[in-house]
Amino acid sequence: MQPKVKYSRQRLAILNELKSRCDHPTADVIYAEVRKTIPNISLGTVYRNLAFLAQNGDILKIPATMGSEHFDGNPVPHYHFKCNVCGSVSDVAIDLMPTLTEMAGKLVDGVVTGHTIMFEGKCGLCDSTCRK
Amino acid sequence: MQPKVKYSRQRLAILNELKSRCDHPTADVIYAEVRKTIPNISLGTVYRNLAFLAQNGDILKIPATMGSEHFDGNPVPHYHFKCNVCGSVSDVAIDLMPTLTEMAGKLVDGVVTGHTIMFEGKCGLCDSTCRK
DNA sequence: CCAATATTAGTTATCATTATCATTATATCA
DNA sequence: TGATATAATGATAATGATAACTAATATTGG
Repeated sequence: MQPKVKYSRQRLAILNELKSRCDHPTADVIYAEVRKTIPNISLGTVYRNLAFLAQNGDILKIPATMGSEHFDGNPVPHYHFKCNVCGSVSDVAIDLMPTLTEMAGKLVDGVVTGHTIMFEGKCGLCDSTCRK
Repeated sequence: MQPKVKYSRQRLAILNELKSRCDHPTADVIYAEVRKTIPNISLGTVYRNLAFLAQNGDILKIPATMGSEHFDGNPVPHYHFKCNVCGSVSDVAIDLMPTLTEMAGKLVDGVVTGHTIMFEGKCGLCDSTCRK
């Protein structure tokens, strides 16, 4: 039998923080934010819980194009856009989820269970703020 | 003016190794292989040259879903499939390259310059060899 | 062949993430 | 409600991939 889960203050704070925002922060952004209410929370605890919550289906771990991992409070798979300048990640409202996985399944030797799409470019903010 | 490029023995060996194989190895696989002909080549040299060659458009750097970066001797952008069991990466012959980027461009605030798709699942080899 | 300089080998540093472990908090049940 | 079993934490050390540094070497145009 699996170990009983205990919902600690810090686990709930991390989940809550992620659910309450619509961007897709990295572990240390979450860390900085949660620290405002639980000042002595450990960075390890943040990583541990983000991994746990993703495993548990409460949140989404967004495969990073480079650098660090990003997390999404919305656990339903969807596509993302990453700004190559500031590194921010946002949602893209296109849904080809079952279609593309199916298409690939017919072409690949093996079993295709899903896919991710990461769009890239320059976000609106970085595009307008083109100093230099 | 830009510095003149010198094509060293090790740079050519790395490029050649990547061009001659149809899988998509990581830096240390390349390192192990090139070491057979240039035994004292440095791992740093492999990383440096893979970055250089990708920048130069000779090869493709495949954004890793997790763990380490993979490289592709084919510099023309295309889609990939990653086995969650053995970690191998292979090609997927679907091409939605301009279409999807365009679609996203209409939905995102900013400029979308491209995208990557990573399919995931279990490759044919790992699927048949399903011991335990 | 020589000189100018790009590139290398070897090493150390960095960064994100995991593991370790003694201590603390949580949930269960008497 | 309060004792108890154990999951979770905080602090820190360890890991793994990649980048940076530097003196020595190899490459290329003249």
